[in-house]
Amino acid sequence: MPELPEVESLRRSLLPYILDQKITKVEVLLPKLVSSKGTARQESSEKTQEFISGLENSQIKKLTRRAKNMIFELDTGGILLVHLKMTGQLVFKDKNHLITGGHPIQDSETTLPNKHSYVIFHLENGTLYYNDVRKFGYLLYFSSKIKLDDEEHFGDLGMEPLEESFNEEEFKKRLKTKSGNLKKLFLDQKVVVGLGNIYADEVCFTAGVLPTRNVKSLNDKEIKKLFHAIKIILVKAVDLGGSSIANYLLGDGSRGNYAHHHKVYGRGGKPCLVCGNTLSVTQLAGRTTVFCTVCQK
DNA sequence: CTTTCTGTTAGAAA
DNA sequence: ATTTCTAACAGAAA
Repeated sequence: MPELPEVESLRRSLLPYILDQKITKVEVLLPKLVSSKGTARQESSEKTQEFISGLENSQIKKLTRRAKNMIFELDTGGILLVHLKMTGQLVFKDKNHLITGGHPIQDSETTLPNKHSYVIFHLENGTLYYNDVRKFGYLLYFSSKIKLDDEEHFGDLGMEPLEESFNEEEFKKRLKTKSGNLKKLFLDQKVVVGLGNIYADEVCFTAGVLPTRNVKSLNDKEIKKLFHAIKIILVKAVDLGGSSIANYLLGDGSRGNYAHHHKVYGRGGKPCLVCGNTLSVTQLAGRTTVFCTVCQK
């Protein structure tokens, strides 16, 4: 499910519960998820063994994020990389608490593991479940950070919008090297990371720029508005714990609330909340895209 | 019942 | 080189 705000919210919510915990045992119930990323994955017993033995008996020292990837850094120098893709979920359960994140499923608060729990990490004080209804996600083990860099896993990724280094000049510079429509630019992660279908549309609306616009046609004022919209929207979404649905919970038991702030996502055909004009729907870069032809130019 | 849609992205096809 | 399409899969909605 997650775009940057959801992954970041999940990271923050898990942090206090898993930091400094030792992984005592790892169960892999769907081996292809730990073998590689991409389509047509084959399960590999070698990879599975490497994954399990690499992680067992190590301690989680850091939990960080790059784009929509979650990165567990271990005391051994090893790295666990998790990408939730569409429906991945990391849920931590201990005797007293249950923290869920990612794409929620009906009974995740009461029953764990459930039929979609495919990788299970037993920690000293609880259990971390990786659930994934559509099985698109992946969990990869690297024996070192060097190894992770070598494989160029994050090769083409663009700027991190929540970092200090995300500045207007650099954003403009990178954007100017691109062509094609704005929606595509936001979805492909090469200039700026973290936007998905929801936030791409929300950013375009807030900036007052049509997602159909060719990047080449944007003037400096529009680029500035887009830059600020990205920052404002992502910061606010993280503040509110992300946009998920149903029983998405944060570490303190509160719920992600940004979905109530969506102006265009999921509202095609309904009146624009600002001007009342009927919101348009089209396909762009293969994804449903919603916008207001009055508020966006 | 069938068909369509869905928060992602790698890799193939064009 | 660059852009678009499809596959990976399951389930909810229409």
